[in-house]
Amino acid sequence: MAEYKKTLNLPDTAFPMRGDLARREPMMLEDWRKKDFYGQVRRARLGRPKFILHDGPPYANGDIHIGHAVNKVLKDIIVKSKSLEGFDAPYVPGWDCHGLPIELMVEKKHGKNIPPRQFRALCREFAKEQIARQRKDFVRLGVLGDWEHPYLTMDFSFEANIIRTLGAVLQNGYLYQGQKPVHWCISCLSALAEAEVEYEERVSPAIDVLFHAVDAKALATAFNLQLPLSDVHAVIWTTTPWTLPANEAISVNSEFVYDLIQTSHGVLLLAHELSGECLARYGLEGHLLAQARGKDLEFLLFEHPFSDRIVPIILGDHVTLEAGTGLVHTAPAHGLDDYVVGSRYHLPVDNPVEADGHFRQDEPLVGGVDVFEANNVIIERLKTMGRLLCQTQYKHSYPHCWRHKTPIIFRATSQWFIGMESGNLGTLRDIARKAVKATAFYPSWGRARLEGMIANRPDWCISRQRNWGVPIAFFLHNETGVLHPRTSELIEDVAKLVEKEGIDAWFELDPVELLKNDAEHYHKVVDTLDVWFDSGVTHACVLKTRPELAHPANMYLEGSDQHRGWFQSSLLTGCATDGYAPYQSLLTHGFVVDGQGHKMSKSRGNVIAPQKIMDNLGADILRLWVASTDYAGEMNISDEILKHVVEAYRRIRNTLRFLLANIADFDATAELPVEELLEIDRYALWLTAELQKEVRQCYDRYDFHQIVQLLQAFCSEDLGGFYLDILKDRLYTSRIDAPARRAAQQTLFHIVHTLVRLLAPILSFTAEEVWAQLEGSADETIFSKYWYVLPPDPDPAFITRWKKLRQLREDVQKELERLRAAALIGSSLGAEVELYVNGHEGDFLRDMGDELRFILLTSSAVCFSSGPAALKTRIEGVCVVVKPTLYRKCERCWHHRATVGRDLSCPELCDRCITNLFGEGEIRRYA
RNA sequence: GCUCGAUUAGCUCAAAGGUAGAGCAUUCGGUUGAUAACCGAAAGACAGAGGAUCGUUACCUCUAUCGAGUACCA
Repeated sequence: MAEYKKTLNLPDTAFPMRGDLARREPMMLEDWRKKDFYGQVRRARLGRPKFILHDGPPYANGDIHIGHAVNKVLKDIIVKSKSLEGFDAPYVPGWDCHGLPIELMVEKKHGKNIPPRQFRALCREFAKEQIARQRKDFVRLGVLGDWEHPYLTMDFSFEANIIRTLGAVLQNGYLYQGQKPVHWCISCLSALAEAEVEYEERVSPAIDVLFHAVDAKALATAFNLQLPLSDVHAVIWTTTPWTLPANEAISVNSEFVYDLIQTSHGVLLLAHELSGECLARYGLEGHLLAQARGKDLEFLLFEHPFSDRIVPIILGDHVTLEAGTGLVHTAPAHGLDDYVVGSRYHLPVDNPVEADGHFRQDEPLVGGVDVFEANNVIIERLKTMGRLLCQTQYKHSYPHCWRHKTPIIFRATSQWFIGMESGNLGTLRDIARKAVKATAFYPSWGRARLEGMIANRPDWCISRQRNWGVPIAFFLHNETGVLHPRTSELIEDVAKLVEKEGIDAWFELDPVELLKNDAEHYHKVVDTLDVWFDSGVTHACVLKTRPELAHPANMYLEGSDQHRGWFQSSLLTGCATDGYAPYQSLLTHGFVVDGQGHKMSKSRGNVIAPQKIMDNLGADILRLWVASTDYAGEMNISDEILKHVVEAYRRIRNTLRFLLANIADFDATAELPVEELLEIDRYALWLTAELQKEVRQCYDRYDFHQIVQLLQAFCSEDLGGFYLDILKDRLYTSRIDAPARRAAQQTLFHIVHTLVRLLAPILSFTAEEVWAQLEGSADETIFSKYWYVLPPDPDPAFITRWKKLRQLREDVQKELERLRAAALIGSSLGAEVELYVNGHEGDFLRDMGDELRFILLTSSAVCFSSGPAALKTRIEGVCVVVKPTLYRKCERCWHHRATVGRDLSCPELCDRCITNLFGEGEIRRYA
């Protein structure tokens, strides 16, 4: 009995069922590296149209987390799909190397008080180590790129080009030095850019403070009162008592109505709209004495509550009725609004707070005290002076340093800014707005987000008071502070030096070297650049300098946080140097959260490390998860989700294995023309072509999770549940060289070649593994190939017919299941099918004759023109009856046939098997 | 605070103004010639309330939950 199994053409392949990815992927990577797969693709695409996805540099600190993995995998999927599409899509990864976080790490490791030069050397060393670690993990993900030649923002040439680009920004009139309040971190001891600020809830002391009116007469006039009042106080409300020492004015809104209200605490000046609320807060009764418009109060004078200073009322639109008293304490050194309104009135911008957040020693009352400590000191003083009307706790969101997580302050210092409202090419804001309009966004809401940010953002403070950064390499006049007249030449001189020796060249430079006799009148700027400037000019330092790349890039792709970060810094520097954005499209992805949608955090214990996924399940599983998740929103990951991904992977892998195993003996050199294929083969190819069409469209739209769905459905429904299921009989039982079998193999060959390409950008390891099987060697990467070209589609009527056949198959399967439940049959081959065909809808069924049984996977399927009442099928006029077979089972093909036993020399076989074994072999047309 | 967005089976995702689909997971069954595989079947969902509509999960409003963005929050 069992010997007939040996006469079958059973599948055979070295392609293992289980991927064993975690163990084998690293070996494959090593092989790819040796064979220079990246270089192969470059050579294969030489001269093709370019698609440049420009890599945003991750910060060179810490091991990569799942967010990095998502980012790099998405980039890799795009680069690879573009490559298969025929583009030359080089991928040059990069790293962001300067900046405070690395300084902090080095300080932690080596202590403070290291000489600057040595300190910078240590920073460079540290960054190098971090890059090596991160690179290893990125490579492990299967990301194809020029990992041997990444760009580093600390490369000497890069540093030099940063300085040159800064020069271009200056040249175009977008750079200025100014004394104005900026976000200041007292832990960093440095100014911060918008991108380095994050808002967190904080409880601050909120106080209502009295400012005594100085000139009762003027006040009376303003309020149109006959008699001057005594004991009048303007009431301001603030949540930052420590800014009171720098108070220079009280702002009111010119349009609001202000009340004078008699209370037991004297006469209070409050905005009418807020007065009731305020009195309630103070627990006071009052009656209205007079009213005036804000604009009538301008220049009225009041006493500072504890300093020896008289301050005016000024008008400002920033005064609102949302909170407080409608009178706003104004300290130009500690708030941007205050600064703006203050400069209109030429108020001084005296900042009494030092870099470390302590008041200057000579400041009365709070000299040497930390600002947040000073709150209490000031409140006590106000109390003793009777100027504190009310004190509460106020919970609000407050800016914090994104590195230190500590509250930051506004502090006026001399800094360098990129101005939004100036410039030789037009205002930067306008140019940037136009650039955003010209950019494509995936998903589309990115546009509104970036637009909004550009419309509202303040000037960009690009100077930092740090060591590990690219210098703002300017010479300023000692007395006037004006830039050296030959600045643009000098910048080039400096850049040349930096190109040779790195940024140290500037810090160690003796001005005489470049300025000669001028040197005694000029000094070097020692501020460094915001690291966001570094990464923001990669378009100038990378895209424009590497011959294989191009400018502008086709795409920048980063997490959605980079609207505020890299997308914006690149946009602004691009606009300030070239007048347009360095990218044509932006793609953003969301953050990774756990199964419940919670943020990942060590304290919650829900962190999933990419390294762990790769070590346990393999990079292809991680890649498949990335691809199958909609990146537009948050991306959920958990062990359960990964388990499902593994299942999905198995399905795809096994399908590939089955395809490979059945074409093991197929000679592909002479392609069989479509006409020699059977009908079902052509239908299967049509399904494959449809799949390819849809998948390519999805790649084109960057809609990857759809692709995974499509591939999975194809493997399960079209192949596993239909075509392959039916095909087994033909592949196994035909003569090994039968035309019908070769037709099947030719079809499988087409399918596997299509499929392996379609999934290669996602399941790169698996695809290369399949590719090596197909090619017989692993010397060439699949990514040097193009999408597979399939034979032309059959006509629509043909397709319709086969769709109906599939429905019929489903209907019959339901009926089979009924017999099975009644224990009348086991396998479907234990059943016979009778079809009753009325009308013409089912004519084609008659034509198929005996081959119908192969489609239905039953031992026989016969058409009759009329017969007993039977179950309707979804084909008009076609009914079906399924019954158990009465015949013996052929031991070879398992069909139950009347012919089994007729040939006495082979009593266990049917006629079909006999001819397939010893005769001409059967002929098939349909299935 | 303000502005957006989301909410479809256990999970990941679809679709459509008129019987809501798929894959995986689950249960049951078949098969033992893809076998740590394969095939079939079953069961399973429109967050809640109100409204417009002949009718909707789909449009509108509100509520809930989640998320994101943003702020000159004095």
